[in-house]
Amino acid sequence: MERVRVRFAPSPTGFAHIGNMRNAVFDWLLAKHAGGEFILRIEDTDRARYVEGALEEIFEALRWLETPYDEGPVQGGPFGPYFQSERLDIYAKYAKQLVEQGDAYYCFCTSERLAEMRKGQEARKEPTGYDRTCLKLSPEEVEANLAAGVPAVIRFKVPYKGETAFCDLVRGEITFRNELLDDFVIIKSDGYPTYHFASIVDDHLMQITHVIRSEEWISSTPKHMLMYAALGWNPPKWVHPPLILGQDGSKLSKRHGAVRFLDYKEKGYLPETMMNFIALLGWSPGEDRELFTTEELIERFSIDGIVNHPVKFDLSKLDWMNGVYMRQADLGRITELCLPYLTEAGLIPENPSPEELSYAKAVIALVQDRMKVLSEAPELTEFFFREDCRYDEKGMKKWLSRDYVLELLRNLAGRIEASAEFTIESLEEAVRMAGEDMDAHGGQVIHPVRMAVTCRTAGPGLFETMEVLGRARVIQRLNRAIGILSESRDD
RNA sequence: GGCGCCAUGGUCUAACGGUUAGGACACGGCUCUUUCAAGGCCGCGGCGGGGGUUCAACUCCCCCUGGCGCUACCA
Repeated sequence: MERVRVRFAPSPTGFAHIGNMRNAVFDWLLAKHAGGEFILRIEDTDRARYVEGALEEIFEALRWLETPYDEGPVQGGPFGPYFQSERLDIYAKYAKQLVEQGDAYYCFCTSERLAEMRKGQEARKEPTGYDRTCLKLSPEEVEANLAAGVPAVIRFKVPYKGETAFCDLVRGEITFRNELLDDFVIIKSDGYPTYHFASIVDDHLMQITHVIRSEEWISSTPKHMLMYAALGWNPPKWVHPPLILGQDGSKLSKRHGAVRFLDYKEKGYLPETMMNFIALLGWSPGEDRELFTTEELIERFSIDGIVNHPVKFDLSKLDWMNGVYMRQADLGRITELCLPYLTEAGLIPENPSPEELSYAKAVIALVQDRMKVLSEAPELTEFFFREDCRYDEKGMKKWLSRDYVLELLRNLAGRIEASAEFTIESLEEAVRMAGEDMDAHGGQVIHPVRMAVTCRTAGPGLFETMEVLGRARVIQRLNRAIGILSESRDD
C-alpha cells in the first residue's frame, strides 16, 4: 500500500476563500486518516494576478484551522522548492523534452491573432481552439524566430484521435473525445508554466498520490492525462469534490460576500466550528450526526463519503454550529477571544487591568450561552461597561412609564443601599420585597428594574446581571432612572 | 453554441431494489422561564418529468427538463 501524499496547492491571486479551505481540509483529513503527508505548494505562476499579502492569508488560514503541513514553504521538505516560481528550470526541462519528442511545439501567434481566430470560429459557430498555425512552421523557421527573440509559448500537441478516459474517485469513469481539446499552452511567453503543466510536473515529482481539487477541474483532467501519457508517468488518483455554491446557486465567489475564509475568523467564528462545518461541505460521514471533533473527523474521513453534487453554503447552519461550540468552550478562552471586540468597541481599554479583566470575564460568563459569534459580544454586553447606556425606546415606554415604577425604584435603591449583602439571593429578595411594597409582582417588578439597570428588555438573568454589575453601578443606574422619571413627572 | 458533471423537503444529508423515505439547520407551535437565548416536546415540508428493467424502484438503464461548471499565454 503506497503512502498517501496529498497537496493543497493554492495560488496567491487573492484571499484564501471557503472553497480553497474546504479542499485543504479534505486534503488534511485524508492525509491524517491515512497516516500520510499533507503538502503545501504555492502555485505562483501567474505574475499578472499576483496579490500582495495573499500568501500570508494562506499561511494564516491554515494556522487558524490548525491544519499544519508536513512539507511546504518555510520548513521545506525533500521535494522542494515548494514555490512553483522557484521551479522554472524544472518545467523548462520537461517542456523541452516534450518538444523534442514531438509532443509539444513552439507557437509565435500573437494574442491579437488568437483573439481574431477565436472570433471567427465563434462567428462560424465552430468550436473554439488553436488552429495549429505554428505547427506548420519548419524547424528552421522556429529556430530563426527563437533566435530573433520573437515572443513564444510552448503548446502541447493534443492527439486529435480517440478519447481520453479517467477515473474520478467521486464519480467514476469520465470520458472526453480528444478532438474537443485543443493545443493548450504549457509554457507562457514569460517563461512561466501554466497551471496545467506545472501541476502535473510537480504532482509527479512530489509523488502526490491523490489530487483533490474542486469539480471545476474535471474538464481539464483529460489534458492532464494526455501529458502524463506523453511523459510516460503514472497519473495520480483524481478526486473532485463538489463545487461550493452561494445562496443563488452559482459558484461561490466574491460577489456573494463572506467568501474570504479569514472573514469568519474576524466575525468571531471558532476554528473548531469551521473545521467541523467545512468538513461537511461536500462530505458526509453517513451518520445521523453533525457535530464532530477534529479527531472524529480524521477517524471517519474517507473519499467514499464525498458527495458528487454541488452544495450550497448555509450560513444559518454555521451560526447554529458556532453557537454550540461557543457554549461548550472554556470561559477563559471565550473571554480572551472577546477582548479584541470589546476593545474595538471602546468598552474596555487596550491594556485592561486585572480587575477589568476579571470583570470582563464575569460579564462574558453571563452571555457566553447567548452568543452565536464573538463579534456579538459588544452589543450583548455594552450596558455592563457604559454608565450612560441608551434606553430601549419600546421597553422604556412599556415598563418605565407606569405610575408605580418611580416609587418602586426608589424603594429598591433604598433597600440595596441599606443591605449589607449584595448577592444574587439578597438582590432577588430586595427586588421581591420592593415589589410587595408596591403591591406589584413578577414581571411587574422585574421588567421595570431590568430596564432601569440594563436599559433593555432582554438579557441574562436579572439578579446575576445585577450581581456582576456591582452595588455601585446598580445604584447609579437606579438613580439615573429615578432622576429621569421624577423629572418627567414634574412636567 | 460545444463538451462535461449533477438532480431526495427552503438548505445540508441518510437510504447502496422491499423503510410509514431517517437525521440536522431554518421555519411554526407548545413547554420551561423574570426577559432573551439555550433546552425539551410537537409540527410543517421531499424522491424534477416521462419511459423502460424487475414480483418489487428514491435506488438500475434511456430520454427530456433543469441547475452548475469548463470552453484564456487565469487558476
